[in-house]
Amino acid sequence: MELHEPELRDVPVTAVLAALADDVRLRIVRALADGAGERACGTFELDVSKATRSHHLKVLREAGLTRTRVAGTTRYVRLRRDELDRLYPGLLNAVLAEPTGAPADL
Amino acid sequence: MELHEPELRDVPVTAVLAALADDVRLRIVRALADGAGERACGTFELDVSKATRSHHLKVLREAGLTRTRVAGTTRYVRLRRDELDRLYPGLLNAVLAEPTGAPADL
DNA sequence: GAGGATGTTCGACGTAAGTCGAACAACGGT
DNA sequence: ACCGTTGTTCGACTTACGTCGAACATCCTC
Repeated sequence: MELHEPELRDVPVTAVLAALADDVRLRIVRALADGAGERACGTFELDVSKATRSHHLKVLREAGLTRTRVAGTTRYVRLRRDELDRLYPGLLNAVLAEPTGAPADL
Repeated sequence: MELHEPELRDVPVTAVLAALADDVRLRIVRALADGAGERACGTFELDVSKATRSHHLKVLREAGLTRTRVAGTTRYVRLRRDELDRLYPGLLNAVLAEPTGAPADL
C-alpha cells in the first residue's frame, strides 16, 4: 500500500486550492484543524457514502494537505498544518475562519 | 448592463477558492496584483480565446474577487484587494506567492 | 478460520466546468 | 453611415468531478 503523499512544494497552488474548494473536504479540514491531533477516517460527520469519503480523503492527501498513518485496518489522518503555514502563510487560517454559510461578523 | 458584483461576505469560501483554483484565472489575478491599478480586459497575456477570457473574468467577478468599470467599449478590471485582505487575511498573499510551477525556495 | 469492521477500488452515472467559433451589441473614429 | 475594436452571449463539445453501490482487501477478535 503506497500512500501517495507528495511534497507540498511539488503540488501546484491550483491543486491545493481546488482541494479546498469543496464543501465536504472543507468540513474535513476544519474538523482536523479543530481537533488537536489526528483522527480516524471514519469519524467525520459527513453526509456521504464511505466511497465518497474515501475519495475526498484521497484528494486531500494527494494535494499535500493531509498525512495518513495506517494502523491495522483503520487510518489516521492529520493536517499538515506546519508545512502549509510555512509555504502558504495565512491560507489555512483564512479558509478555516468562515463557518460555511454564515457570514463573518465585521 | 448589470455587472453582477456580489458582496464578498455573501460568497461562500468554496466559491472564492474555486475561482482561484484555475491556472488562467490565477494568471489574471497575479497580473492584477502586480500592476498597481486597474487593467483593460484585453491586456492579459492568456492563451485562450476571447470568449474564454470573458468567461474567466466573469467567474472572478461573480466570486467577488474583482470589480469592473465600464468605459465606452472597454472594461477595466481591478482586484478587490482590500476587501479580500480584510475578510480572508493572508489568502491573496499566499496564493500570489508561488510563480506557477516553480517551487518556492525554502 | 469465520465473521465483522474499516477502508479502498472499480465501474457507472449525472452534472458542472473549460474551451471554442460564431453571432451579437456598443462604442469610436474617419 | 460604415467599419474596426472591444467584449459578451450562445450553443456545442469534451473533459473533469462528485456521487454511489458493489466488490474487494486487511486486519482483529472469538
